[in-house]
Amino acid sequence: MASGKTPSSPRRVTLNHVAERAGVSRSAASFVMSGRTDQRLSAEVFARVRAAAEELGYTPNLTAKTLRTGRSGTVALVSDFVSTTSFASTMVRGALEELCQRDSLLFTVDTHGREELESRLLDSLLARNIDGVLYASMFTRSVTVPPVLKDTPVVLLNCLSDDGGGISVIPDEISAGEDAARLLLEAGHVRDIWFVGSMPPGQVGGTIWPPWAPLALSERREGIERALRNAGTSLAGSVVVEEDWDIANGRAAVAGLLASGARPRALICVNDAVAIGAGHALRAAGLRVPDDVSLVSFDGTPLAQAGEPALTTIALPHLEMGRRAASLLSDPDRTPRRLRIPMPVIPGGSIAGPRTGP
Amino acid sequence: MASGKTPSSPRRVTLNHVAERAGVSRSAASFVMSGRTDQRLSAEVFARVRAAAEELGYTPNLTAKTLRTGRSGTVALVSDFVSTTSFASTMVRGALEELCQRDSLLFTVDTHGREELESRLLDSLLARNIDGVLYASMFTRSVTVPPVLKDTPVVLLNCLSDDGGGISVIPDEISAGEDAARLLLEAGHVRDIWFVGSMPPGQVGGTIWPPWAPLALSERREGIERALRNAGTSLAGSVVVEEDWDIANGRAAVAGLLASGARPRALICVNDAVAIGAGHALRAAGLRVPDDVSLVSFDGTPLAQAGEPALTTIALPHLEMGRRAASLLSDPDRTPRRLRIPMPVIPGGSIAGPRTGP
DNA sequence: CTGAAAGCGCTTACAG
DNA sequence: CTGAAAGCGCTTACAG
Repeated sequence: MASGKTPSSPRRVTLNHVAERAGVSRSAASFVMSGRTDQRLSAEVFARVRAAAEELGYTPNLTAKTLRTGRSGTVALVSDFVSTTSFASTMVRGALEELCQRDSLLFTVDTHGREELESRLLDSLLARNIDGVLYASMFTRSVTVPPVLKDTPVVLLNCLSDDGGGISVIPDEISAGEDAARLLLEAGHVRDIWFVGSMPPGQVGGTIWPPWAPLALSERREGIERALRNAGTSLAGSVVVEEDWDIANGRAAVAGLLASGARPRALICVNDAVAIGAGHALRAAGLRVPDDVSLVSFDGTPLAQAGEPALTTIALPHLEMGRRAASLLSDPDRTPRRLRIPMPVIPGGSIAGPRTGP
Repeated sequence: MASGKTPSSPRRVTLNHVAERAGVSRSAASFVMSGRTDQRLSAEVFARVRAAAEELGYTPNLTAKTLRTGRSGTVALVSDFVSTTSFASTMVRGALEELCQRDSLLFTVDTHGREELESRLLDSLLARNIDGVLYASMFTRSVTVPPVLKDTPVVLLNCLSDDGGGISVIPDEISAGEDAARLLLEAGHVRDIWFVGSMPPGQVGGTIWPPWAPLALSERREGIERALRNAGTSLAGSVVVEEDWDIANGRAAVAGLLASGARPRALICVNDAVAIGAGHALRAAGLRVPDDVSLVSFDGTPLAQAGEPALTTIALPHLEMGRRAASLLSDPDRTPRRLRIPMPVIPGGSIAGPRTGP
């Protein structure tokens, strides 16, 4: 009662208040606040409006602006599991960095690969006038972009559209495969090089979502085989990893290989977890890394540092992918294309030359 | 020209269209669409409006609704690094699961601990009428909630407000510390139990953001020391880990301990990475885990599985924390309180009884 | 150079 | 039970 003028829920200050205070029309205030110089407003009006806005602590209501203009300054990352899984969350960081510079905000939703959920979330997002969609997948694969997005700018992040269209940002897995093979070749390996990570017969994906075939597998192998062929050699063989590419299954796969009597000199593992498991199996068999067997893997996860020695691994360029995808979202050029982002080699201590002798 | 009626940018269908088609007023259509039964509309009107909406494929414009009602059905996760760092991203998953059930969408922003960036992002979020904020930190610590949020529902996720107020959801680190000690006590350990992970003198945080003191360190130690005291014993000592709690520094710390002549029977490591490094140092010294030295750690990250044997670790309950925080955001009861979420033990093979003999 | 007016698509008292 | 009207806070032709 005493202090009087402080309402319990203080009305937000609007453009009306600013115009009133500055003694100009609402239009003039609007032009100043949105920085439009094409209206030939006097410098003095500019200054007055700016000052009034400052004094009143004006912040424009973006909901109103969105309703009027149809643009919200927001973007959605729609993915299967990206935003909530540690594996690929660095892509979110890249996207966020880029969007922050563009003053755009990011919605994140995970659909868990469920169509009805995806459809509901997309409706909800579209009803909020999002300006674009980053359609992402946790691992590189082919996807179907929902038709409801046909009038919205979309960039595919870590996936390819099954209709061959769209703008995609994916890792350059083929070159990564070549690099893996080249690292071994340069160390002097020619024979007894095995690949660890084939799918069991009849299986295309892992247990999380069996029908999703990872592009990484086919393309990494393609690169590996090409590089070996160019060097006049080839893989000694390929080891199946059951179920998922995790430590336990990697260990079992390599234990099986060794039990079969094979004597590998180098293993190219489909990912870091399998390579860690491979390391365990080798040690259990009395073999040392890299003296007896060299190891190289893919993904560049923190697991690679847990190996002893640290694994030489070829990293998924998640940060750069996220950045590029977000930046392409605001590119006016919408012609379908695929950007392959290079995968950097992260050197470890798991590669040495082949032992001479038996 | 032939097909005629398909405009290139098809106007979204609005409530007006629905009302017109159903032959009712806009109000009636609105009441039906928002499911308000308190207007005693006839069942027939309900059916007609529903049918019209269905036929036209009506989806309400939520921007308009937000402008009118002031509620947007969106929430923001504002954190230092949570949404883009693999370590704590599971909290996002928990929040998302809960929000999805409430038909709420999530904005994620990372402030990198920079105040001016946080302030800009918060303004941008508030200008979009977000309904609430999950104010989160990557690791458990004390924070200052920005005053600009005073009129917005806030839940602190993995942090505590330095003014003692607010609603917080944090891991129960003290009990976790007790559990770690108890696991060793139950295995028969009484003496030569060391803690690995103290801060160097004069340092309160890691290198990412030095002034941020992790609550985990003080509370885990508190729990450990209490449990040991209750069992009539105490730590043999505490080992400083330089810089960050990573594998390399953990290895160096334990190598130093062994070089000093200490003969630990059990190590309680401040996190999994340090424990992995500890394992390397032990092996290098010819000591076996768990036969010669038992290991227990905290966090429950995938790294724990990379150990050989797998580490027994006490996990951060990130998923549950995210869920609870999101659920508290819509709780009308805003009285300040702290929820301590239990940290589950993830059994590994790194604990055994103390060796008898010297 | 400025100002009155329409309209983005909703919700919600209010009068009938 | 229904309908005409106001208004949320902006932007933007358009007339002066």
